[in-house]
Amino acid sequence: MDKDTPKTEAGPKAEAGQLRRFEEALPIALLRTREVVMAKFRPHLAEHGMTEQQWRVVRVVQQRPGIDATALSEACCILMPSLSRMLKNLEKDGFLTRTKVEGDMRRQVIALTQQGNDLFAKMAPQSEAIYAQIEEEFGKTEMAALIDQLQTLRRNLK
Amino acid sequence: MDKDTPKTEAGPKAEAGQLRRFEEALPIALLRTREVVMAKFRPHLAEHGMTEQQWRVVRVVQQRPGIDATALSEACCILMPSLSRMLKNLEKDGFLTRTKVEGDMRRQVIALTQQGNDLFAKMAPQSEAIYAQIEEEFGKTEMAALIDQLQTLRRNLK
DNA sequence: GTGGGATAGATAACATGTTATCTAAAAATG
DNA sequence: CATTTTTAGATAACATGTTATCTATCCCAC
Repeated sequence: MDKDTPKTEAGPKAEAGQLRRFEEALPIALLRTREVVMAKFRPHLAEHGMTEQQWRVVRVVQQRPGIDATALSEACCILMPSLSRMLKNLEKDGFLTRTKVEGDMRRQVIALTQQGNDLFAKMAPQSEAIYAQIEEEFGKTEMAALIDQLQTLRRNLK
Repeated sequence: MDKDTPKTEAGPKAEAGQLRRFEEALPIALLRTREVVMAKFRPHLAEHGMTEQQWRVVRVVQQRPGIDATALSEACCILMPSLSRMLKNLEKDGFLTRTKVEGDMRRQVIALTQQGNDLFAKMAPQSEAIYAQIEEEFGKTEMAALIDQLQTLRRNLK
């Protein structure tokens, strides 16, 4: 082992019999891409004291006020245990309300408060602007095609 | 029946001032797709008591024994604070070793133990099989194209 | 050499991810 | 109806994600 071997790894082609090169695997490609995209949004989110997941919840509730927790979980791609904690905190912080449903005492419906709507109104335009910039950098057509391919993959695997 | 989404033909811009339909946004598309893909691997991972992230680490260290923590972090897409904890546990459980580097006492190099290599040898074939099945279900060509597009997006945004 | 910055990694604190389990209420079944 | 099963949501326990900070070392200009 010579000292000071930089990151120069073995080379683009791995040994036979090994797993495909890690960087070429689909799961890591999805992860890395998401990371690069989200990095564009993070300063904006931090500026408003929102986590990425909290902003997802606010967006969906804004679009679908009265949604119940189960549907929200599915829509946001956040599992119920995480969502339960988040809703408790978002309610405590005054961004949304949870209301028991008459006729099914298990369910609760969720809606934004005035404060929640204000937050959305403040954040949404800038969020859109960032998204538009990403579209421009990557190409609107290519981006639409990519989203379409992702959806197709999901359909084929489900 | 599903809770369904409003089936208005209106499209993403049904209401002025709203964000694009949440389901059409790229970040959520990447998240959902990753979720569907990883679901295929989860039973296999659980069977061997590995988390998804632990398996990522084992794979990369197997491919690049002697890698240091910083490079491993970048290769696995796991931030250092998470990786520090994971390495401590993986070392405690006997899967890998951390060795101080002669000549730079800040760095440490990481390698699999016999137990770590055995684990890799046991898991790798099945992991490959699952990946091959996903490729078959989606189409090998389409999958390669998708990975390529993801990489292009990354390059364009970076 | 020495002080100041840069780098590798660890730790803290809090939020979320994941699996398993729990409770209560609704639905289905007999 | 009573029993069972299913469903909605909450909680527990542990792993990881994220940002900020800390320590120790290295590097470099002076």
